[in-house]
Amino acid sequence: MSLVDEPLTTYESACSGVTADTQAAIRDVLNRIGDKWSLLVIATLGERTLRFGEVQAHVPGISQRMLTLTLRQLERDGLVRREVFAEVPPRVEYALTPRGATLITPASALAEWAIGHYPGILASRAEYDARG
Amino acid sequence: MSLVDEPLTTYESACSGVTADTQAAIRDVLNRIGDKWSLLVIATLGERTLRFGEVQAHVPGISQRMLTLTLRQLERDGLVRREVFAEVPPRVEYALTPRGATLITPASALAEWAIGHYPGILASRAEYDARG
DNA sequence: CGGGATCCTACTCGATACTG
DNA sequence: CAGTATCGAGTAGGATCCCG
Repeated sequence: MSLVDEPLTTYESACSGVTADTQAAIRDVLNRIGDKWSLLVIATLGERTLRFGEVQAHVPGISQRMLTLTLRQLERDGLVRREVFAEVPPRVEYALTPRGATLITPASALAEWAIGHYPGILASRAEYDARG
Repeated sequence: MSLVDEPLTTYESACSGVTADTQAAIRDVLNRIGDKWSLLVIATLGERTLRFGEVQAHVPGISQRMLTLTLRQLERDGLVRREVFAEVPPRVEYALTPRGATLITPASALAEWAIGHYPGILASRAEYDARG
């Protein structure tokens, strides 16, 4: 699987033809889950259904505004389901949709990579900065 | 593997203790490869070593400035190796480091997810927007 | 050819205050 | 409780020009 659109040579072009649609899909999805909060919210809801305030409590540092915006985007993309209960005080529950749940696996793979390679990355940065 | 720091209950706390370091690692890495160009550059270099101009040719739309910045960041994190040849005209080659190569697998997994689920996501968006 | 230096725009995100 | 509205700072990214 190639993530890039343009082939390296005309020969390889015949083998790795990836359309512009593919590029758009990757970039679009990466823009969504690559933001500051989406992945953390998805991971939190991956454990179980939660109310708005509970999500906020388990994603340290997120503001009310950003949580609202993030949840709305995820709902719009069909990754999160929002259920409103007509009660007083109001109760709103958020859960991962089946599609949202399928994101957990590749996201966790990336997270594990990040955790595993982070010490080395920090070391590389220190060395790079030390050289000027 | 949990991506979140805060446990859902005190009981689960004992099981899923994830430190703040873990959060930092995930967010730091995601900030780097979640930007507009890094992943595309990595994918491009994943096929073979390339000169600066070649990378730019195979990542459609990237400006000279952004390619330079992106490559510098990746080099700083030890994901890309930069080799300068003392020639006229100057030649600079970029290649993935072993660490950078290990990123291909989880990144491709995420890319495949994006490609596979993108039609459904677009459909969800259309439906969401149609409802107002 | 492979950058560096500047300027500028757009957008993300946070803080705060208010509401049904 | 679960939002919405508004404002403002910071920053990612694009355009352009210049240099060894």
